[in-house]
Amino acid sequence: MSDISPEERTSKNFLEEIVEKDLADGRHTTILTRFPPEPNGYLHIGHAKSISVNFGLADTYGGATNLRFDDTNPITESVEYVENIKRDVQWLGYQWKEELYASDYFENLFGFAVQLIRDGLAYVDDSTSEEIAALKGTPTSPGSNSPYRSRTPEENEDLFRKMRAGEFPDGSRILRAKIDMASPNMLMRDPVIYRIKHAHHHRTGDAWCIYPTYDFAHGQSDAIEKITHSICTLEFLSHRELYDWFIEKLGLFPSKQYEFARLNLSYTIMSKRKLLQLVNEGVVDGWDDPRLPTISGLRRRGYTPLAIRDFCARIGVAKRDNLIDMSLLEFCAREDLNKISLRRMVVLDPVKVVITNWPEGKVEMLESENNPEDPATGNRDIPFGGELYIERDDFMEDAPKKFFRLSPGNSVRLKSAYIITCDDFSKDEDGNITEIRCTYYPDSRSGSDTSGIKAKGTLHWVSVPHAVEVEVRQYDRLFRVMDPAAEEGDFLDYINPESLTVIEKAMAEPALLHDARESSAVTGSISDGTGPHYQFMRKGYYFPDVSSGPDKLVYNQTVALRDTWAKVNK
RNA sequence: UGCCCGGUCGUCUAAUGGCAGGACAGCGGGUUUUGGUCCCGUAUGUGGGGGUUCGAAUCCUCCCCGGGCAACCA
Repeated sequence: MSDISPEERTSKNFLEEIVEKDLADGRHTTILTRFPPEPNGYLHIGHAKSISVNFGLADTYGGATNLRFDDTNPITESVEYVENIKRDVQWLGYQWKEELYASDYFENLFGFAVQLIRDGLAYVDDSTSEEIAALKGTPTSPGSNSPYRSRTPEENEDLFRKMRAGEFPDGSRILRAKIDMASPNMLMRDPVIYRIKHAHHHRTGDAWCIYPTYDFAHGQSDAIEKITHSICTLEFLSHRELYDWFIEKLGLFPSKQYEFARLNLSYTIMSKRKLLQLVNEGVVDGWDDPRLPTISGLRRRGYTPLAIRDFCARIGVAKRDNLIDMSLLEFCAREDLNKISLRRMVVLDPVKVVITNWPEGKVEMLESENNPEDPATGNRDIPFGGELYIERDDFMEDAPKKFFRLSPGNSVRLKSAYIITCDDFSKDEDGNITEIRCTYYPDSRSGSDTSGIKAKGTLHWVSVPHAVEVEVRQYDRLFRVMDPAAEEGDFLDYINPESLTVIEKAMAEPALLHDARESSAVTGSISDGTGPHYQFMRKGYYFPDVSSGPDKLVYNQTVALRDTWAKVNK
């Protein structure tokens, strides 16, 4: 499986250079990476970058990647998250070598802690968290030693075993590594490595009431698995010193940690805490709300795994902070969707056109391509008649020269049908157009046009008596500002109130209903997340929502088509 | 104002002492029965000063700017 990098990549990122050097030097003969999510939320596009980096690296150099859940904090973690994370990784198209859990190593980790205690490198501290914080110092001033720091190894081991046995309440004691309270690196100032939490764990149940911290679990888990390259994001950089310290003092396999800059995307947020807040407070519809940058949200919205992987390949991997333009993600979506989506005509904001010279009651079936980018998808039939819907903004009473759609006296091509000329129209008392009257040219039929008439514009349309009412959900950016996380105050104040617009009655060509019936007959559901992806012509790419069914068709706008007219118009 | 990391087109990302290149976004044009796709063209960048060198985005130095670090979160 080679990844979808559209431009021939001739240069390597810094991680690839490190791996190549390690392979060349004989430091490793093969590489093993890991993707280590904490099951306390859903995966987002930032995780997709991490997944792409870890699995991609292993793939490039013939190694493998473990999926390891970093489940050391039972309070916030759950099986639901585990299951959805696995689903998302698989959906993206990656296959892990082993499915593992930090909690698989709780017994090993306990042993490592005892080893440190016996070596005089860890001690039980009875201080309160406030006292510990006070003695920790600050980044600009050193800390000082805890009064419990000089306990004997015997006393420490006894107390630690009693901690495990459940003899002490939460928060009453902790186990700390004995390193250096004056270290310029705050993490080296006797970090907490075990804490008491009488909490039920989603995998180990009630077997434990003490749990290792991230720092004490992660590196050792890497070492146990013999991970060669442990890749994480920049905020863990200062943890590396500690990571190495534990591995050295415990004499374990020398896994090495490397850090890259996490993904930031414009007009959205990537913090799991904030995403959880949006979900819990009902600002959005759930973790898979199509406005969210979660993998499940993107999937529901109609993004494809290919588009997301292409995006990850294009953004690169480096160590500087970044804020990627959302338009790049949208570009990747369009690029894939253009190739695979079925073209259909849907009028989102209908206005009626009457063709005055059309034979009364006549219905003609016209053929149109399913996808001009892929002739193998064949054609479909579309009914045409004397009453049609067109898009309201495809008509202008007083049109400027550059407007090559419909206006009085002007002609347009109806896609895959006839050329029509607008003769007349009616308005209501508020000035809204209520009906447009046109004549058509019988010899201008698509594919056999002998009329010689040239129409500048082509419009999409739907026959009134055959129109299928569908619901269409249009999306805009979730936030009004480029970088919500960087703004002052509550990030909720920057939510875009118009991020979702529901069009309850859009008018669709009947093929959409036929597709839905066919697909539901096959899978039992028209939206099992595998498609079909549509292009509603001249509008955008759309994907059936999970709530869609043959009785009520609902479509999410994945991304709009590029619209150069909208730009000119501004 | 301590330690650590980082600063290349608007946004990302290459160039590893030898012509600053690519992508997205932008702009201009061509093709088109989707104002889509496709094709062609075009503008824009090495944070600043000093130094080393025949030659510096790259090495040294000072400064400036951004980020991280004081959870019993990960």
